[in-house]
Amino acid sequence: MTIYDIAKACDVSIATVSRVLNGSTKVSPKTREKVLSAMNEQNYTPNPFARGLGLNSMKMIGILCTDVSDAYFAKAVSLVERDLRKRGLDVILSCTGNELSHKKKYLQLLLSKHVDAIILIGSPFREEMDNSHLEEAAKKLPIITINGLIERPNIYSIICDEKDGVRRSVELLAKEGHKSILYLYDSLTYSGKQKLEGYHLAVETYGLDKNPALVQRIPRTLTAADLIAAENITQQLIENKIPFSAIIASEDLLAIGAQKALTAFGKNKRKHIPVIGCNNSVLAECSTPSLTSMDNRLDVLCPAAVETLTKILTGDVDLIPSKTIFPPLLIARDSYQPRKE
Amino acid sequence: MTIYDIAKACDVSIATVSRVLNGSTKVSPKTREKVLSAMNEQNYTPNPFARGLGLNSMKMIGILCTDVSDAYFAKAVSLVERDLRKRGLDVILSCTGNELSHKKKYLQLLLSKHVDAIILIGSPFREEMDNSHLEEAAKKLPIITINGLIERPNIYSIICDEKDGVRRSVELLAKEGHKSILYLYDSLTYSGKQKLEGYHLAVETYGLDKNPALVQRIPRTLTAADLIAAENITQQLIENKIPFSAIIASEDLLAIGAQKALTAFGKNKRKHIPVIGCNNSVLAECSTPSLTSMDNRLDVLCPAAVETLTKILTGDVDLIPSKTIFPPLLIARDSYQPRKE
DNA sequence: GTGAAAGCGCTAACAT
DNA sequence: ATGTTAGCGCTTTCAC
Repeated sequence: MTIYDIAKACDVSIATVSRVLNGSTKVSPKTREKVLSAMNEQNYTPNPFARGLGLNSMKMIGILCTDVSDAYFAKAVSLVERDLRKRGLDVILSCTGNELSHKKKYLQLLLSKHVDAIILIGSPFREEMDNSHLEEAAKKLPIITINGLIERPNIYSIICDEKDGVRRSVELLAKEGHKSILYLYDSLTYSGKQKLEGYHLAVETYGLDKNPALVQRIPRTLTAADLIAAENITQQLIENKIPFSAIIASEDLLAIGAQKALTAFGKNKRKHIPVIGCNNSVLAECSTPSLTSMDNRLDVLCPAAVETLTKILTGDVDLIPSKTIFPPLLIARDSYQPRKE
Repeated sequence: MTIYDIAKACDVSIATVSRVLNGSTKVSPKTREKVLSAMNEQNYTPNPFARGLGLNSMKMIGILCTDVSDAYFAKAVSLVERDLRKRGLDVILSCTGNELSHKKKYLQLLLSKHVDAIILIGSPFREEMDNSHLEEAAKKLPIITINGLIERPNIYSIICDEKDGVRRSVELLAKEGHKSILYLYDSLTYSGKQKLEGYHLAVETYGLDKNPALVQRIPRTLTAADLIAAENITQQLIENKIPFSAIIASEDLLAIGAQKALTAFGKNKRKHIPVIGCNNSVLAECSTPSLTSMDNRLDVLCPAAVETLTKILTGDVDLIPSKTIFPPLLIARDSYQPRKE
């Protein structure tokens, strides 16, 4: 079933069929109708390869992310995919893992597939890392980053102001009298750095305890091992009598681990130690007590990313914001209820 | 940069270039070398559309799943994607949601994109549901289902024997003296039915309590709401004095909800009520106490699915098993430790 | 408004 | 072992 068959059936040329296929106005309503119904009857679908050859596009967007099995990335992929599909764009998914060489390789692969654009999910690309491959790629097609910032031509960043989010969380705690706040984090991606800076900023502003033991890094594996690691570290800090009266973690998983340590020590019974996570994943709900968490608004970032992408693909690139920033949202649950003002 | 440029640069014909591109043996090592290095220098990549046009394939596999934001599906997608990519196959991801009309539509979309095969993840397609669209699609390309069973030509199912898994879990509990075992489930997909049957089977075998209140269905939303629902139902059962001494749930999320209810009532303190979940997701680790869970071996099913797919795509279809079944694995954690024999 | 025809970059059958 | 050439199904000038 090709354009030729339809043309023959309608007694018109393939050019005309192609025109109705592409919604050209230069077709009489009558012919259009005839062709359309023929297509319907024979239930014809245009060959995407042939189309791609001519247009050099298959209406496909490449999604690059470190690992969809991570709840956070999975949610983002899900939201982005849904919105892209609404606009008739398909999604090629490519999970790179954490190795830079893989990231480069998969980026090349995506480029060689002639995708129309690339969406980078999460902030797998650390600032200190070599981003030249992205810069290079951006010369060929637009790149959108979701919650990662790369300021280069033809790269558009949709981000959540997590720095301010963490800063405000610490602020809330500080205003309630907490002086020593434990901060657990996993990685120094763009997002990770922002959060850490937010913590430091508030510590500075409110003159909080600067004991270096209060800032703990837990190597990220994106598995339950991170939880255990956070639990162990928190346990050690308690055993070593490092004083702290509240905990903030850059990831729900870490926060939950910390909370487990608290629970194990019965600390949570004697004196309530607030715990705040980030990402507001399902995990937050699963923890006991349920975890207060900073939502970084994937539900807003992802549609915004697709929106921006659509504008780029269809419209005037000069009118597109290169950076779009949304505020985070603190979702209060049992592990910490901000005192009402 | 086309095959013509390379041909010119090497002073050979495009056919020769095409041959080295496709690894034909009928090229002298010398010419091959010349062409290869020219490709490298000019850093040429073949146009996938032109290639697709000729071969009617772009080496792309469609993945159909209800929702990647669900941890279980996400893990499967992740595992499948990785293995497919290893073999040079790309992945078009398509999330359908739960509406049948969407499933049909997205399946058609995938077909119209001329993917080489389709992998169905999870068992979103209920048995009682109309599967004719899949049957129809299978006439055009091979379909692999992961943890879903459809017995039709050109549809290959890779499944985990969850029925036996649940049966054995109930058996373990029965042998330890439990008579009334609460079973929480969410959906009646293929997988859901299998588990439920496993429960009933063991109840029958061991003459356990058949009180219908012990089998509770919680409408599935795949969100934290399911957890709350499970918690509420368990709470009600306790309040209504429905006797049960152990809980099994078809999903970790539900098990965790149930466990929360137990914890809230302090039941877990007085008398330890074993809780067993299914899927062995990260959630299991996050719960307190950590959740014993039946792992349905995505880590094995997914590679097996890709393996089967590869065989189909390259080899003799007659030698491919239409059904491949793996045993599940009970991962013991704090919520239930099977008594050693 | 419509048709004829020239590509798009590649594969594969057929020659040599 | 290598070259020639006819498609693959569509888009897009360019005529009419």
